[in-house]
Amino acid sequence: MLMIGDLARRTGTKVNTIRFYEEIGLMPKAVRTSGGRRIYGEPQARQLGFIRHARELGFSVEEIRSLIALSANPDQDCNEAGAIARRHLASVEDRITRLVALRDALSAATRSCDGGRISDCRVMEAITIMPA
Amino acid sequence: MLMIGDLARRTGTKVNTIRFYEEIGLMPKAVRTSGGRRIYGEPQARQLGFIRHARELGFSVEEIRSLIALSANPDQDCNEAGAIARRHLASVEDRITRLVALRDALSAATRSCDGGRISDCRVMEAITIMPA
DNA sequence: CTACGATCTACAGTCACTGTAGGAGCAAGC
DNA sequence: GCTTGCTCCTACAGTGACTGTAGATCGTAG
Repeated sequence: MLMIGDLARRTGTKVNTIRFYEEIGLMPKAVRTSGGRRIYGEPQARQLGFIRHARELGFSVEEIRSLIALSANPDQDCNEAGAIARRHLASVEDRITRLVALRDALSAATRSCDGGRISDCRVMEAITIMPA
Repeated sequence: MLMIGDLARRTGTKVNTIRFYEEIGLMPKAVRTSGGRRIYGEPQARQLGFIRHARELGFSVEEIRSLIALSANPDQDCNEAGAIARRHLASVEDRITRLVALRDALSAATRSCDGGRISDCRVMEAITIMPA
């Protein structure tokens, strides 16, 4: 169905990254053509899509691995998935708080810069006074 | 004033990381005691605090380097600082959007998990349907 | 003076990729 | 049939931003 390059384009992943995911076991070993080339289908495309989303959103490879394992036998403990989600929820909320503060500081800083006087430039200060 | 360990505790940085910042030139070469130990004062503590904030908020070392250089001669081009800020503003806003969506999905997932039926667990789906 | 913790240098290891070298598969055009 | 040119292959080195470890030295409290 899909060559590795097609899959890469479809999911916005580098070819090397897909091979890397196979190597570390995040993606299953791909079926090969007689010529030795990896071929993929829809299930693999969906799994890779999931991995990319999760990575972009700050999940570590180990967390993704456990989520995939969990979904492989969904009759198993739901609490484990819930625990993973809860652990992330707190840190996601913290990141949102700090990013909103940064956004406000950055937009204020760019506004004062646009206005023009050099002495009005508060970019450094805006960033420096960010909450921890 | 401050030994490297004190500075580390005050800024929530690892001792090795402070030495690393000195090595790559993010922090100035520290003044040493006769015994060869690094000593720091308030300006260094503030600079390290700035670096940590900026790192946590997703600025790369190179960007931080340019911001520090900028603040060293603040009579210089304000537009450059503004450009750095603006470049970040867009990506910060994008990250906020996606994280808010993730937060909602995660909290929905944990709620349905708490409720208890295993078949109700939607953690994988919640994450998978995240917007790119 | 000795024991102990903090610091020193130097370097190897980690995580999650990313890039490169050198070779092979394969469809299209001559 | 042969060449051109693209995609793919393996294998491995490099990146960014740290983090950890080994072995030596400093400095102070008991």
